[in-house]
Formats: sequence, structure tokens, C-alpha cells
Amino acid sequence: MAEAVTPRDEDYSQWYQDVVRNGQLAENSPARGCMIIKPNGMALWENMRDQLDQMFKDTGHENYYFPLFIPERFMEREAEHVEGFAKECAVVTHSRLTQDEEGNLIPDPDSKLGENYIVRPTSETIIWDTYSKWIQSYRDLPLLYNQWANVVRWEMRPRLFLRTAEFLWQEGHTAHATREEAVEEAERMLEVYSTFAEEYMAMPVMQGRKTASERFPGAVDTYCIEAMMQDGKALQAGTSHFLGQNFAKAFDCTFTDENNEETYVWATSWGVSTRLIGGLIMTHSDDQGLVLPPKLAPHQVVIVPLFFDDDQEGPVMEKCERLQEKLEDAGVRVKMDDNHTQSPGWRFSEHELRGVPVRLALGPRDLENDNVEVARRDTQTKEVVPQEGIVDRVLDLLDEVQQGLYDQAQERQEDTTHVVDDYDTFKEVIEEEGGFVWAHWDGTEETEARIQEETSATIRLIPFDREEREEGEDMVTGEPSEGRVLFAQAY
RNA sequence: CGGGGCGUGGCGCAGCUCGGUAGCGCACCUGCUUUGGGAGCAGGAGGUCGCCGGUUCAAAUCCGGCCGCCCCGACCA
Repeated sequence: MAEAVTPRDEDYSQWYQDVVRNGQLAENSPARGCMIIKPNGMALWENMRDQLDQMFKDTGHENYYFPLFIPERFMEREAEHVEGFAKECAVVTHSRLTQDEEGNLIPDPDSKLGENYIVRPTSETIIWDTYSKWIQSYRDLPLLYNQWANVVRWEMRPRLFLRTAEFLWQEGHTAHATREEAVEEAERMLEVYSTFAEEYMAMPVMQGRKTASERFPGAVDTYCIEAMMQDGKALQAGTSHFLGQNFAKAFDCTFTDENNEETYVWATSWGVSTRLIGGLIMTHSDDQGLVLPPKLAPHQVVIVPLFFDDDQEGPVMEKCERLQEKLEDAGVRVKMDDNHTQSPGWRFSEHELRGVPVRLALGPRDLENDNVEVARRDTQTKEVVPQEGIVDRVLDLLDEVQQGLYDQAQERQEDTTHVVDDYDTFKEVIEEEGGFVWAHWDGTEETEARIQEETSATIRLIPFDREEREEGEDMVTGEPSEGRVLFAQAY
């Protein structure tokens, strides 16, 4: 059954679907564009969520919860925000169903709502309406809050985890007395995302700011982290927005400062979603299926006991259970696969498809020699080692895997990042190799749009230190460029 | 919304050109033998062939309409 997963170079998007399915992460749902997140996928998300949540708490944030439904009129308040989200909003118009003459279920005309609700595509509007009530004085600031929630954006072309009509995410919404403080907050949270991506997901990212056309609707500035996938396309993995006073003005949110002057509040918002799982998959997984970094894997180690008759079962299981205990005492997430009905080979493959970083197999032969077989998922290597010191060996191995995955991804990102000066070469690189391309840009939307039109590559980000790098000439127009920006085709 | 492909047991597919009452692999159930890289044999269960209509003695197959899914674009985290 080696063909459980379609090879990447044969059909990349089929490979992706195969990895998601075989990894037991998620499947399509009867509701179009939505996904059913299976226990293995949810456990992965929970690990990501718990880690991020801790990092938010460590930077002074608290959680709260806002409703799923937002009064429709709120969407009209901020002009750019409406424009950005109106065309992908689900709308609730009735409160109950009834049957028509033919017995078909229809929305009950008598239950038409006096005011429509939209299902939140993001929560800025309802939150800023509320903040305007919570904030009076500079003494009320800052507000540093976050919520874990689901949101709905009615998408045309869904892809499990990468783009689904409903997805899980977190959205932080902060309020500040000064512009500087808000900008700092947006930068701080981008840094948190970057640290999380690199240290936990083992996914190297580029940081920068978005161009006006890629900016969050309603933001003054959008910061982002971008990661490079194995097929040469970039993935926006997280965004952090400096919202200026746009939402404060739209929702009349003011405070009285130390000088008794009424001022609009400064805002940020920032979010990452279950899309990160898509990024994780496309960063590390291979033709054998899912590969997960130990820090986030639902199970870091799986123990597969091997026994061939009832006499062997007792001693083998006893040894395996003790091993499990010792590993758990050391803080390792361990799964014991004592499934009697599947052959060892089947179970080995299953855990590989699920991306478990380390597998320990222990049978009668190992019992005799005080050995245990250790296999690592990322390199597909295995060795037989003494049981003595196995816990330390496993702990070291998990660190090695985590680091190895990062190094490999980092190396690939470097190999596929190009510096290009002329447009012909740019087109060639984008079409044939993909990856990131640093090139000069004159700063106009026209040029940006033309490049996208002709190559389908977009400006993924403008580096924060652009001005400090070298100046040059736009590769298309020859106009002056303040510095290179990062291009790529993207998800 | 454009262009392409596809809807047949749980999953993957064949059958359709040339109409004749549905088949294969995997999975599932029972039993025995097995088990260090997706085990073998024997028996068994499971399908109104996406939906609606038409042609016909007879439709998975031909004709018309509709629905859905996947891939490639436009939109997007």
C-alpha cells in the first residue's frame, strides 16, 4: 500500500489531500467549504492553541468571548472594512423554519428578523462598538484582549485548512492611548507569531509589512509572516494590524487623556488560524505522509509492542508499559499501540502517515537483549539501542528532530530565495522554480498590479528595514526603488 | 463566475462507445493459520448506479434538465 500517498512531484495538491486524509487530520463536510476536524487534527490544533495562548498571557493579554452574530449595520460603519468583507458574509435573516404547501422546509416569513445578523468574518466591528462603552479615561487603557473563536468567510475555492468557509482562529484586539504604543503592540505580536512559527512549528518565516493592496480592510498598516512551501508558493501564516484610529472613529471610541482632552483610541488586531496546520503540513511532510515537529505532535512517541503468542504478551507488555511510564514522567506525550488485530507492519505505516516523530518497537528479541528499536519519522532511519538510558536518548532525539526539521526547512527556503534585477529573469524564476524573489519595485500600485497580472506573483511583504538596504531601479518601469521587496506566488 | 474532469456498496475504480437486470480491489463480518515493514486461505454481508424527466419490451449505458464534487483561473487568512 505504498501508494496511499500520491508523490509530491506527480500531483502536489493531490499529495496534500492524501496527507491530510491519511494523517487523520480532517475531512470534507456535507456543508460545502467547511471541514470536519478529526481528533488527530484537533489535538494538533489544541497544542498550537495552548502554546500560543501561553505566549499571549506572557505578553499581558487576557481572553474573552464575543458573539458569533454581528448586527448587519455594524459592518457599514468602517468604509474599507465593508468593502473588504461584505462579499463573503453569511447573513442570518430568519429565526425559524416552517413547511410550505408541498411540505418543504422554508424560512418562516413570519420570523423575519427586524435586523439581519451576519456571521462574523472577524470581530472588529462588534468589539469596537463595545470598547466605546468600556473606555472613558486613559486610566482604562490599554485593553489587551484576545479571543479563540470560529469565523466564517464564504470562499469560492476551499482547501482543507488552507482556505475553508469556516475556520478556527484567535483574534487579539487591543486599545491604546498612543500611536506609538499601538504600533509597538502590533510589532510585538508579530514577533510572537514569528517565534511560534520558528520555535514550535519549525517553520522559518519572513517578516515585513503588506502593500496597500494586500492590507487588512480597515488597517493603517498590516504586518505579516510569510513561509515558503515545498511547491515554491508562499503562505501568509499570520498577520498583525496597526488599525490607527479607524475603528475608534467609526464607532466613536474616545478617551480623556491626562490633559483632559478627548482623543480617539489607537487600535491593533492580530490573528492566526487553522491555516497554520496547512503550513505545517506543506513545510515538513513527505511522500510517506505527515511529518510533525515534536513540540506540537499530538503524540511525540508511539510504542509498538511486538508479540506472537500469549506467553510473550505478558513480559513484552510489562516492559512497554514501564517504558511508557518512564517517558511520561519525563514529560513525553506517549501513545501505546497495543492493537492486537493489526500486524506490526500495518501499525508502523499508520503512525508514519500520522506523522508521529519517534517510534519505539519492542518484541521478544529485544527482551532477551535488553534492546529497543528506535525509528525516527523525519529521516526514516532506525536503530536498535540498549534500553538503558532510553529516556534520555528519546529526549535528545525529539530535540534533534525538532532542530532537523527547522534546519531542513530553513535550507530549502534559502535555496529557493532569489535576488533578481530584470523582469525577464523574474518571470523565468517565478514560472519555473517558484520561491521567494527579492526585486526592486517603484512603490506604485500600477506596477504591482501589472506584475501580478503577468506572472501571478504578488508582493508578499516589504521588509521593515527596506530603506536601510540598497536602492535601485524598478525591474519593470526603471523608476527609482527605495529597496527590494519580496515577491512570490502565494496560497 | 469562466475553462477542464468526474459522480456506480464505506473508500478507490471497471462496465457506458455498441441498452439485456451490476462487477473488481481495499476495507468490513465469521473461522482457522499468522504477526520484527500495510499477512494467507475459506466462507459471508453490503449498491433504488447523484437527482428529475424522456425514449424503449428493457436504461448504469441513449436524450434533456438539474444538483454536487475535484482540478486550473478571478477573490481570500
